[in-house]
Amino acid sequence: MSDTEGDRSPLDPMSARPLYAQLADVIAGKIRSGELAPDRPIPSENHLADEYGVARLTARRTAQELRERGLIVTVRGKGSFVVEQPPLDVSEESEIVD
Amino acid sequence: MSDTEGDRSPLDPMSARPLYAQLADVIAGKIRSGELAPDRPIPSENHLADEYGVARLTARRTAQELRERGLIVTVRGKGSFVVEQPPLDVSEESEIVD
Amino acid sequence: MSDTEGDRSPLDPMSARPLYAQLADVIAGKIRSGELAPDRPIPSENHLADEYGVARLTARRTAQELRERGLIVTVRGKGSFVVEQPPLDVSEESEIVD
Amino acid sequence: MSDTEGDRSPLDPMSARPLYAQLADVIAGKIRSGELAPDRPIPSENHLADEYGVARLTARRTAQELRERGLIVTVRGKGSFVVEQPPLDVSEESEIVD
DNA sequence: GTGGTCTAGACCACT
DNA sequence: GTGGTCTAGACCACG
Repeated sequence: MSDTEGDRSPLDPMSARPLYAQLADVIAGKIRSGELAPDRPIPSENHLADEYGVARLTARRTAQELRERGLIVTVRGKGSFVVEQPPLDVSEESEIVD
Repeated sequence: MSDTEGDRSPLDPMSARPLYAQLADVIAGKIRSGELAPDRPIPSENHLADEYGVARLTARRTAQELRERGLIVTVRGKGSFVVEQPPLDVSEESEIVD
Repeated sequence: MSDTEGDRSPLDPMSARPLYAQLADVIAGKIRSGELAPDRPIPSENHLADEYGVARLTARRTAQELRERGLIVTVRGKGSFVVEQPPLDVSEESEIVD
Repeated sequence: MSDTEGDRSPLDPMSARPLYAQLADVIAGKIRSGELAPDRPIPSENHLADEYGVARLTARRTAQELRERGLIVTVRGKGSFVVEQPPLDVSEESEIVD
């Protein structure tokens, strides 16, 4: 293939799937592939918004989606971090924002 | 009814032409006359519905009609915008929301 | 006290408790008191926003809060409805938006 | 002051007067001169930080200073606004966010 | 006419 | 410099 093609966004605004869900899929893929490693932060909400050309609220909604999937935990003022292992049970967590 | 009352709406509910098409004609006229300029937003669906006394769904159908005529493009969460130059042919358009 | 005092909103924008949580408390009180009965709709998001002088997004966040507390269920295009009885278990629900 | 260099910032980091107070003085001057009119918003915290080359927190502290001087009121999610008439006494104010 | 998604940008709390 | 809350207002999907 060429290295000059202009296709650069995995998000399709015309899709029936909401942008936040599409973006959550992208990040989830990077988590499962190991590109985003356990205990390491995912890009900040502002960074995601800039990088993928969405509003900050959409990036925030993406983080909410990933929390609900159990893939990240979010710490106020610090960031959102990849969880160690996809949890089977959430009865141990504490102080996780929602 | 009388023929002297102050009703001055350009829309005729009794016409065989659908209301959405009549309203699309009105907006199209304002676009071609320059009253609605290229790259500028047309009134919102709610605004059109209020201003012309039609249902929201009719205003929505009007926007769809104008998109199909190639006169506007619609951006989710932003509004509908007058295209730069009224196209002569619509057989080439793609990726316009519908 | 007098019967002429002008205090009319139970919400305090200066409080450290978020507006959406304060509003959720107000609605929850009306549910528990029976003012909002089981299987009956709570006021729409737009109505809540108008009545309590908050943005629609804040009213939406209130509904999310009430869903998380298990006090309402939300149906797209219909509204949000008071649940029959505060559930002890949520393993039976289906098609509840979030 | 000197003479020919292009540095034209009204703030002096070497001064014993805190930066936030210096910046508050600058904004207060614009309010009293009418450059910032009553009921109109002052520049956002981000804007002030960029324009005067200070940290976001310094801009925030500036706004707090101006609130304490009774020159602005701050509305969450909207901005900070110049008050109608600069008060001569601040011993009566209440319910101003801080 | 409801709730759902989205844009844009503000201030707030915390690290 | 992060995430959290909030305002304002747009279009979308559904009943």
